[in-house]
Amino acid sequence: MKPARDAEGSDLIAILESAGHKVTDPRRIVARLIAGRVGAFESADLVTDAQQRRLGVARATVFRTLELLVALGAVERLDLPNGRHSFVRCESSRHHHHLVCTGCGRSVDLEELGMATIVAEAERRTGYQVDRHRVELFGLCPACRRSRYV
Amino acid sequence: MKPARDAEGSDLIAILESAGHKVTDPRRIVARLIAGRVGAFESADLVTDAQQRRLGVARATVFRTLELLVALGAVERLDLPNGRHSFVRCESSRHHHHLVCTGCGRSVDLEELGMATIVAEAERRTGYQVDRHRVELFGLCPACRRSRYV
DNA sequence: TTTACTGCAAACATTTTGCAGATGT
DNA sequence: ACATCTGCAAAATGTTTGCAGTAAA
Repeated sequence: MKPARDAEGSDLIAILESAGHKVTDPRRIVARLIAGRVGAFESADLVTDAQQRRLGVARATVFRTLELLVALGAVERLDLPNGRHSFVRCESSRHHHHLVCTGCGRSVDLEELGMATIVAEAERRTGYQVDRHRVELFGLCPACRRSRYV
Repeated sequence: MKPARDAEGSDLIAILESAGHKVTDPRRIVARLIAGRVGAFESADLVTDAQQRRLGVARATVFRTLELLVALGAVERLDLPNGRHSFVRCESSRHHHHLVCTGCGRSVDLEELGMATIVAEAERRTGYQVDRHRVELFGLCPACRRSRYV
């Protein structure tokens, strides 16, 4: 069963906490900003969110918190087709990939896509030993398809 | 049959030329620098190559040439596991993916990996319409495996 | 001869860092 | 108390741009 959407970002905070990091107000704020975003976002989005809402969180803190969350696997850094990079909240901490809507940026996690077969085939063909892969899928989400968005 | 390695970069030049771009000395130099690289390289690599060898090619020209080659599909921009971006020469202009050695950076093109199945599965699960994907595989090439490199 | 290209330096965007002071545990 | 964290501003990166001159077609 899918957990209810956590608009407070308390799940992110829980992840930080259980990894032994301090729970501070700035981190709570950044977590809430991330939780309040739909889909993929850029670091600059969080920075301007914080500035516009006068939350008093410094740019450096946004970056530092993101870095931490990426290291903990709670957020993943990815690269959009337009060449910009962005971040997405990961619903799962297991290995997975993202499918990102090129219309609204909404992202879904995909687990167990069957990459093992593809990786094995790549190894067979090349003699390389593959130990890591990155898969990013892009397209329109159902809502954006309906509204013919983009 | 596989073409011999083109250390002059003349195949890149041919691509530029046939796309209607002018063939200039700076572009020839950049093409040669790319051809002289093994595997993935960063823009800064080419810039310092050019500077150290006193080739008189400006940083901007390196970037502009790379941009052009990426647009023509002769080079692809990709993102390494370490978070840096780099470029790789594409052997094929068809849709393909790269498998990059995390030891030496050497890269091979992989065509027809069977992503269609995975894409279809992702669409079925999510209702998204996938129209683009990015797959990057990382691991050790045979030579680096043998030398236990990295 | 016309348009595309180049070098240069400055501008720009993005991310990182050093450090003194604040804060969680 | 003590280590971690924060804001700030500066620095470091990485990439793009404006422009006057140059060269390819």
